[in-house]
Amino acid sequence: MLNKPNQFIRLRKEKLAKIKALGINPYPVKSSRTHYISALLQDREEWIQKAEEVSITGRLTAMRRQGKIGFGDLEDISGKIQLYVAQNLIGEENYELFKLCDPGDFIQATGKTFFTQTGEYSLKCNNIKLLAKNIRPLPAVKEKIVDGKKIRYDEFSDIELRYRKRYLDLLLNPEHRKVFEMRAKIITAIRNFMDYRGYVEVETPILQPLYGGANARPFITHHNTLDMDLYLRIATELYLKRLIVGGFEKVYELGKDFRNEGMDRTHNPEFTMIEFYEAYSDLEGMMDIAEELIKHLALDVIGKDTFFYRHHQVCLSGKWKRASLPDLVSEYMGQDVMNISFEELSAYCKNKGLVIPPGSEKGKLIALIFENFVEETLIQPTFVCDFPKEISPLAKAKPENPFVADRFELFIAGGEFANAFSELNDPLEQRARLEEQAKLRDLGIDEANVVDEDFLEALEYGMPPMGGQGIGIDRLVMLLTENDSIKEVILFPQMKIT
RNA sequence: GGUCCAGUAACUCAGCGGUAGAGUAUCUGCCUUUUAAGCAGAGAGUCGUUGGUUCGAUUCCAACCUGGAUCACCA
Repeated sequence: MLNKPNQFIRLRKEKLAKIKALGINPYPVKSSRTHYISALLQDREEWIQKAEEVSITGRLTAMRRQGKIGFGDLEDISGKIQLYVAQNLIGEENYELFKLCDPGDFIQATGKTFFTQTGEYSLKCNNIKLLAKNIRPLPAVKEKIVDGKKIRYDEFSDIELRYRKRYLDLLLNPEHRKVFEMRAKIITAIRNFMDYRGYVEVETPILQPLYGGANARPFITHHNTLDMDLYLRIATELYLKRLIVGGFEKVYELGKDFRNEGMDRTHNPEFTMIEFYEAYSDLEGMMDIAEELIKHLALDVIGKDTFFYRHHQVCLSGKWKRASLPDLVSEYMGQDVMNISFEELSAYCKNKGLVIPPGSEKGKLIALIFENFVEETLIQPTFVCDFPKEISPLAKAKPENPFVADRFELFIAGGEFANAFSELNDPLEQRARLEEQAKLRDLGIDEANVVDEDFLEALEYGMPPMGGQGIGIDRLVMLLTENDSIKEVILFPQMKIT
């Protein structure tokens, strides 16, 4: 009531002052740990027999004091163990310090392990050292184990708070920390997979004078010294292709892209993507890599092949299906889409309530029908080939059917997981395609590609035939960790300022 | 952007026209093998924000803010 910000912080600051008055530095430089807690938890009988004195460090997560003894739970990255602290063992002065400790403090405990009367394996402390005082109490979460199952009380579960104060979420909800540990393992495994295949990992500019490689609106920023606007990249594609022109044959980049668009369960303004390009490879090669990589991540990193994702049971084992986009759309419509006129198709779309963007031709309409009605039916992994060339400005046309591009997207659980094509390396054709895109921009399609003269010039020097592919990492992690919201797999998702 | 739901103590929630409650957490006291420790006592809230209706609003109404779900848009 008196002192803002709140009573708790005020009280803890008072404790802090008392600790200082005892001549103790609440934030010392030195700490020493002889063992991780997990090490003590193995071969418990042996530890007790050895009676070796150990020092462990970590955060105090609970305290149960009773007079001249007390118990505490100490947790480090590896595990948690109970501390037994008795005044007659650690001495009066040291016990005074213990009384001034709170859950949330970092401490170093020294002693030997033993079993308490109730059979709890614990550290019998002969010394406690404060490593860092907490002055803002952590939310009080308690847990109890019943029949081997952990019941948590007053779980820190407010979704908004979990995202805004992610450190608390990680601290108080171990299963959420686990998601990010899995994410790290997945990303490491992807790098190993690519490196093993002879790909070179590269880093290309995030700040770009022009953006390209995808259909999206960019973020714009400004460089003061150069006095020029720059764009945050929406894709790495055009720079990676320049590297293939430059003589690299296999490159990949795994990093953030930025798209200035709506946010929802599957879109965050900054997200992680891997793109890779391989000279002399083709669509077959790209499908093999996608299938092999994702199966590897599922089986070898996660350890299973079946996932429950977005209300669907998805099995990644077995040879993945392949389908042709026009065939799927024809099947959906009940008539051969290749033999329908633009006018008929247009009427069909309007009848279905689809909004037809200006400048659309037949390919765009077919894609619209696919996106709105067919995608969601592709639950088990499916490579969808033959995307209309019209919506694939950076992909080669298929020789036997120039209406479509030599391109596929991979769909799982109704969502897109990969996008790959035979990269267009005809500089004149590429120029013509980008100029088509420029016309769309003039019609108000903000997401259309811009003409990148430097990229076109690079192509004029010659680029080998190749396969290229992009895989969204966040969505892959969502699938593999069975999370339906992208915010659950991004540590600090974008939130409005409050 | 549309629609629906939510916002009350540090956490999890109840209440709903008469200016607030519980459990946990916190503080004080007792307690040398506890473990969601226990027992006794205490403190703690601009009831998301701003207006309106009313004698009186946390409660009803409106707008706004933040988040979630969903649709639209969008890779």
